[in-house]
Amino acid sequence: MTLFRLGYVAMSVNLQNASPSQTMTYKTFKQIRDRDAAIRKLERIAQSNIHNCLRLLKHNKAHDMNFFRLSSRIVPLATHEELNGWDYLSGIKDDLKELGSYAESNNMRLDFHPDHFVVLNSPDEAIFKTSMKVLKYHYLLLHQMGIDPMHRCVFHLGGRYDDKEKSLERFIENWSLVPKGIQKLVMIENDDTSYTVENCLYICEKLNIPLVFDLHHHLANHDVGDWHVYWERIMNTWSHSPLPLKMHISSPKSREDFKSHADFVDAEMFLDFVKKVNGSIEQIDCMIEAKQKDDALFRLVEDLKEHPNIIMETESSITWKD
DNA sequence: GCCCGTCAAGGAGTA
DNA sequence: TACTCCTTGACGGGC
Repeated sequence: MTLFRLGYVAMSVNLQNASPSQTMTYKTFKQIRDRDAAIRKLERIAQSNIHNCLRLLKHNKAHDMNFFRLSSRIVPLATHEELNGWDYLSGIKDDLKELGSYAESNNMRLDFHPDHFVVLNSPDEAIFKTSMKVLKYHYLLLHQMGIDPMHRCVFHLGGRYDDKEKSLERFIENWSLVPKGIQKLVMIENDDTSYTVENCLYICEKLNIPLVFDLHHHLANHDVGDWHVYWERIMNTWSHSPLPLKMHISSPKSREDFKSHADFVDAEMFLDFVKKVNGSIEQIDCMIEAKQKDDALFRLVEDLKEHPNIIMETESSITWKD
């Protein structure tokens, strides 16, 4: 029997004034004449974001949600080249420690999804270096939180550059330039335009990286439509991970706008997945990527409860009974 | 207080 | 080659 644990992304539609991603753009930063004052403002924003992350975790705990993606925008402008030399951690160490301790003591799984500007297979050295900087930022946040950085950042393989095969090989070449500590962070996800599950498996199996299977992306972009033919291989990419297999669940907004995320998740689609993989592995952590964030999770749970084969193990985890 | 343009990034897609 | 769009939540100017 497989335990399916549900989680959601970055922010809650239920908590008021709890944004974990307040920001200041570089344009605004530049307009503040006193640079020290501007940096102090950035630090106050970062502290507020971390404080709101903690509020979110407490909200999650109240609903048995132990799986959560943190916003990558906790510290605004942390990786901006004009702020090189700014020790952005110094003012937030205690806040990060408190956040990490809360997560650890409540046995919560936290991770990140840096945005699509992390491009490891870029032929442009400057873009590769910026990508490293962004990953290092995530590494340092986790380190300060006291969380083992192993398999905590998921992102895509990168650009196609008019030649997918060459670009896949360039990912492998560039991987050797990634510091070992940063390599440990990485999980790879199939995307909806360029790299399919098959492409990702090629890389993940070669470089020993866990594959985060995104069902919605697979439906939009695949080599073989039936994802189940890949399932054994997907599971195997997780065999050396200290964490349970993770995947992404979302539904298309509409037939016309297929790639966009809908407000909620189609329970039938999810149930079909559950039925197919049940028993294949001990636990699967399913990240709900829907516009209505935690409300989408709550609604999915309500829909699942109706099903005769579903057993609610907690308020946000289920098993399937034949 | 609401509306909507702007911000920030790299790549894909289109003309 | 040059442009728009994609994505995201928040900012901030205009009314």
